[in-house]
Amino acid sequence: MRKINKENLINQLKEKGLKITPQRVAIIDALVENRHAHPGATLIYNEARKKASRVSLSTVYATLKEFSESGLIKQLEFDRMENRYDGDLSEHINLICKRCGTIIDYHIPATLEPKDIARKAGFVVTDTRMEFHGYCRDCLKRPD
Amino acid sequence: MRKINKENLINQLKEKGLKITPQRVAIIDALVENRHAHPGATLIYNEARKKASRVSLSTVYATLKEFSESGLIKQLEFDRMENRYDGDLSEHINLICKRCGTIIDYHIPATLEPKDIARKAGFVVTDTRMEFHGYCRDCLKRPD
DNA sequence: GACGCAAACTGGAATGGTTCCGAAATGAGA
DNA sequence: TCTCATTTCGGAACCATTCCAGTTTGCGTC
Repeated sequence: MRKINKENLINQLKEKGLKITPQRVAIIDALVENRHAHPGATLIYNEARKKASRVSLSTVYATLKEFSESGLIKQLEFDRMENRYDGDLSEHINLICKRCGTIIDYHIPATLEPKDIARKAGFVVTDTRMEFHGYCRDCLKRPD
Repeated sequence: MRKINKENLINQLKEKGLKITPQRVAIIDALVENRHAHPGATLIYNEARKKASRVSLSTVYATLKEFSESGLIKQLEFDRMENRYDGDLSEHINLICKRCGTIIDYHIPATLEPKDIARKAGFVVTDTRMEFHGYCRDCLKRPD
């Protein structure tokens, strides 16, 4: 079970010693409710405001950054679009429509060629992106 | 052979009916010479200026956009870093250092687990990104 | 329940990469 | 050489995101 849900996220905050604030809860609600839409900061901001409590955009950004750095959610980065957030931490491919920006999660049956799967999903692939982020050998040696 | 080289790129421009201008040639030179560094727009701008001819930053952006939309090079998009450009169009993983921004190309021996390779390269993976970009079923139906 | 403090929040200003725009220059086919 | 669509220019505009200084607040402790 790696999809976000509310209690789970809140427990993780506690474990990490992060405070449970109404703003964070509102943001979590927005994330959980829009999990299939891979929401961006603006959508989350608007949703969180509806949930009553006062939230500022700065807080939304700070919180999403905090959450993704803590590994609670995953940040998807783009060029001309806002960043989007993904609560599904399992290994999967994001099929991203260049025209409408829709993001479809596609889980990989280990044996199949990802490109074939995409083709079967009726999605025309024009560009693939495989990136592993982390720390290179040199930076690991270097203090701080 | 899928790594960029100068004549090849120039031929592709001709084939696509794009004009060969001194600015474009200077940009191509910069791309070819820095192919291992996965240069960003600013680096390319500075290199291209050294190559004598007048070039503006707008032109660099327009040209890189043109090239990546035409599939001559690949645009790597980031959140807080400039976009970077990759002349290697073959399927490979980009190992991206979170601290210094270095990007290492890692070609995938089909049978191995990408994560293991990364580990063997002395690169600590904290985040994986697999994305296929293209057009979703709905957008394919829709005119324009 | 009250206290104290580090953590979190605010909103407005600043940042910085990228795009846009109207005008001027130019490559390349006729 | 002529012509015109394409390309370039530079400066302004854009916009997602970050920063900052001051204020508020969650929560462990008494």
